[in-house]
Amino acid sequence: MTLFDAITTPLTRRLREGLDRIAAAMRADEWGVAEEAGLTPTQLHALTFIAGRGDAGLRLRAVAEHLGVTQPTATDSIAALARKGLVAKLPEAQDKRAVAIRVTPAGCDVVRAIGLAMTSAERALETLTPQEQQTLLALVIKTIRALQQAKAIPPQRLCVTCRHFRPYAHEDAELPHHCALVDAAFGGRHLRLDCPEHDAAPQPLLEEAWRAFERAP
Amino acid sequence: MTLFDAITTPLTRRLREGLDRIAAAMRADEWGVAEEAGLTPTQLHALTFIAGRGDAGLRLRAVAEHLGVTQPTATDSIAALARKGLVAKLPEAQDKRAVAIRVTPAGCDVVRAIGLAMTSAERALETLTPQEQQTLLALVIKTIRALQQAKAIPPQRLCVTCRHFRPYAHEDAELPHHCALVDAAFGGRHLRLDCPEHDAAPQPLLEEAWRAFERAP
DNA sequence: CAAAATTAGATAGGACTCCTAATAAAAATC
DNA sequence: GATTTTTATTAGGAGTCCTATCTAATTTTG
Repeated sequence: MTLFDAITTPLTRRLREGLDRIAAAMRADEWGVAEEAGLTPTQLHALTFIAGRGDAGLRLRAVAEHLGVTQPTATDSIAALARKGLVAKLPEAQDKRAVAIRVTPAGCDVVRAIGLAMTSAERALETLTPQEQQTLLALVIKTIRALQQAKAIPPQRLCVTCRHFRPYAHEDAELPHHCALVDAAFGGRHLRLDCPEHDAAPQPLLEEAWRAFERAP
Repeated sequence: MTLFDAITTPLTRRLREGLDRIAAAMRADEWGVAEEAGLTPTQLHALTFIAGRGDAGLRLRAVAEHLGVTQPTATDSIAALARKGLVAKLPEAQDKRAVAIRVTPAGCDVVRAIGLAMTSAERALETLTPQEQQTLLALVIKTIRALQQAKAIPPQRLCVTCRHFRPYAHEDAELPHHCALVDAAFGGRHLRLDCPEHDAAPQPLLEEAWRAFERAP
């Protein structure tokens, strides 16, 4: 126990505050990006989320959970997007209570246009070395997984929770992992946070893979 | 250039999205914490910021920049806090246009009560090993510094931009750094993001210290 | 020094966020 | 078949957050 252990706030507290500072910058960024498309940051988040999983049509509840807001708030935002013609709400055949929210062609255009924008957060992250970026990615993934396990956020489509993920299957230090779906090797810098092909691994398999991933060489 | 380099989105993009997911969890957290004090997340941020630098009294503009919002929005939030009796707006002697915003005793109580709350983000960060936490801290600091240099956020009171910071002044791998103000050694895990004693280093000195910090052993 | 430009903050107006509480309908459970 | 749960909407209200505009005080300039 050193002097500084006594006088500084806990490390996790400082980490949260630091992430908060970065988040503040990202939020300010988002106003700039969103406004070009005539949207608000919340609408932008909702729209990109819906576009990213557009195939099947999304439930309102899923959007609410992803945004981390209540259902009525999600109703508001989706209504705003629908008014602007960027998403459509179709009735679901199986469940007559539910709606299937899908992105419209106009919505797709907006998402594509926005996807190219480079935020100041990304520029800041580019100042890190490739090695540092990869390290940060691994730490972010671990944190997200912990949040997911604590049910603070809904399940994410992470490589590390996927049925097809084979951690450290190869000797190659550059590309140690393997994706059984595309049957190809990949590296830590390629790990995805939201893979369209994600297929949740069953619990026992998942835990085994996670342990293998954690005790990185 | 491997297969995965071609099919994954850029690493910085994924990093931003990952940080966004963590930020979403933190925002949801904040509603819980803030509501116990009868506040909103924005008011909570403003209040803790004001309390953290209460000595001199803050300008409205400083609050706006810290929150990453426009000045009228800050006026709104400060007015709400003033209505609740948690901050006070005093006229400034030197500049009759300006106000000095200070936290009241009641505001101090609220800040103290809130400071003890443990968010799910912090619990998630606790699942990282101490070494990982320290690594993450260093990466967060580098990112914040980059954001600061890009003027995406206002100057922060980081150890690494302080006049009293001596990076790697000691052989001890555990406590390599030195703070000339308290004249004591400290480690990477102690680096602060918002030190009350911060005194901005002049440009040339700052750059030299930063280079020394970056080429970590 | 006086006119012009800048700066600090407040105000007005409006869209949207975001909550809780209450409602309605469909689906699941017992 | 009668609850209970789930899905989504509506109503009401405080607050966020923007742009644009305004006033007053300070600083800069000619």
